Amino acid sequence: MMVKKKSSSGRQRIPIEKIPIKSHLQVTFSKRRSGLFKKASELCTLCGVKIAIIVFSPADKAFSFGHPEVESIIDSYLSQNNNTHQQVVDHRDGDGDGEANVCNLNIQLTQILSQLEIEKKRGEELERVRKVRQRQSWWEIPIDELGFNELHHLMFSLEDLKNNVSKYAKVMLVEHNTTLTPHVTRPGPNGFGLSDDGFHNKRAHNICAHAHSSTVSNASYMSFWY
Amino acid sequence: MMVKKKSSSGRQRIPIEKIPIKSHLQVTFSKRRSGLFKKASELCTLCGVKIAIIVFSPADKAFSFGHPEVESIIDSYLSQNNNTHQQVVDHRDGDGDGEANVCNLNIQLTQILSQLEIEKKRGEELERVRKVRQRQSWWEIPIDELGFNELHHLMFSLEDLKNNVSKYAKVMLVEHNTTLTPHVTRPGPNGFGLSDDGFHNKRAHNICAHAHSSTVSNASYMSFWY
DNA sequence: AATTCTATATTTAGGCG
DNA sequence: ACGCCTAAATATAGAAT
Repeated sequence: MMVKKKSSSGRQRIPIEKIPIKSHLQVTFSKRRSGLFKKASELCTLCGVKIAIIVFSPADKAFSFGHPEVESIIDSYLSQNNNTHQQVVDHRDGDGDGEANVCNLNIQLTQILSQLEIEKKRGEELERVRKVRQRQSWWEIPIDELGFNELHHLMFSLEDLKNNVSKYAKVMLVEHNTTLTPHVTRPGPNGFGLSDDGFHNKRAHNICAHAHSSTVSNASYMSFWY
Repeated sequence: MMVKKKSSSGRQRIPIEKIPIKSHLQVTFSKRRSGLFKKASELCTLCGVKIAIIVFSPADKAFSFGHPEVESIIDSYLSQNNNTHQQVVDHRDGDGDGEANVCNLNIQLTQILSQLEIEKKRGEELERVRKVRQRQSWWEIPIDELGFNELHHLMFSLEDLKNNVSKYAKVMLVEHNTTLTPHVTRPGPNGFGLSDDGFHNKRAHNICAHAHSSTVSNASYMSFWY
């Protein structure tokens, strides 16, 4: 029986929590940021609506997407904000203006409820975790009851496992040494060394073209501030 | 043999151009807007970055997503944009514009949200524990009654184990590497644990799961202005 | 207008160059 | 970091509630 090794384990599920490994975080940030902008761009086109997005990178660089353009949308947003809630800007305590505070509280409440919605969905993760824990019991299945093919698979997988572990061990070792190096060349403006210089490359001003590819025909704007 | 009629033709591909049918457009807008916000939320959490999104609906209502808060992000953005003089806007106090209060309210909100989150998780956990326990677990079936599919699941599980070990190795590196990381997420109580393989033959769909572990306290805000 | 369900279309984690 | 690749995880069109 031919056991074909998968060329890729495929997309892995990752927990939605801060990514601990810096390099991974950087890659994920990059990929997902463009994914987010793409989704925004599609929404703009499909529904003919205005959207502005501002994202500050881990290194605190500002990336933005805007259709038609960020600033005009910000203006609209701020003015609508002020028009609808005439006194939203004034939240000072003890000014005796109960109206403004009530209004503000309502806004906050709306925000909380929306957030709650998201958290509720996240809560579904718990069920998965539980199932995972239960599934640990497969270890208890007696090895000697497995057939030849099954044992073969297990062996193969374990071999793979072993290789992967040692492979990671090596990579980790390298990364370890590198990371611990106190003074890296080019500390960068913020003195963060490594993490920072990754962002400073020649692509600073031509990303707009890159990011739009073929999906956006209207005028959307993306810009990166350094 | 029951030939089950497809209850749905499934997701159809649609051209990325303005949707002509108004009702469709409205539904799509609604779905995709929430999808966009969800993506943004994940990006915030995964990479610990700040994001603000403003969307004007077809009816010109403003929907916004902000982590930590739309206006502060807009301020940051605008100040970087216009910033030729290192002019840093101080939102704290003394200018009488009420920003300080917004800030404080948000801090309080953040705390409330954290509590809500914890409570919510706790509550849902309990309900799910009950639900999950009613289910018969496949691994309790005697090994000799397992068919190919079940054994296939074993393989998947093993692979998951492998991945978990790899992950564990990485986490260990981080732990070893950083004295600033006192609490490291470990795969599970018994060691590595197994990931959910999705149990493919059953309801693997609609598990819109978002892992979000213990620590949190990041507050994102969404608001809808009418 | 928002949600649910099902069957597909997309996105993206991880590995590499 | 960017681009490409694969396979698995998600998102979502269409229909119905």
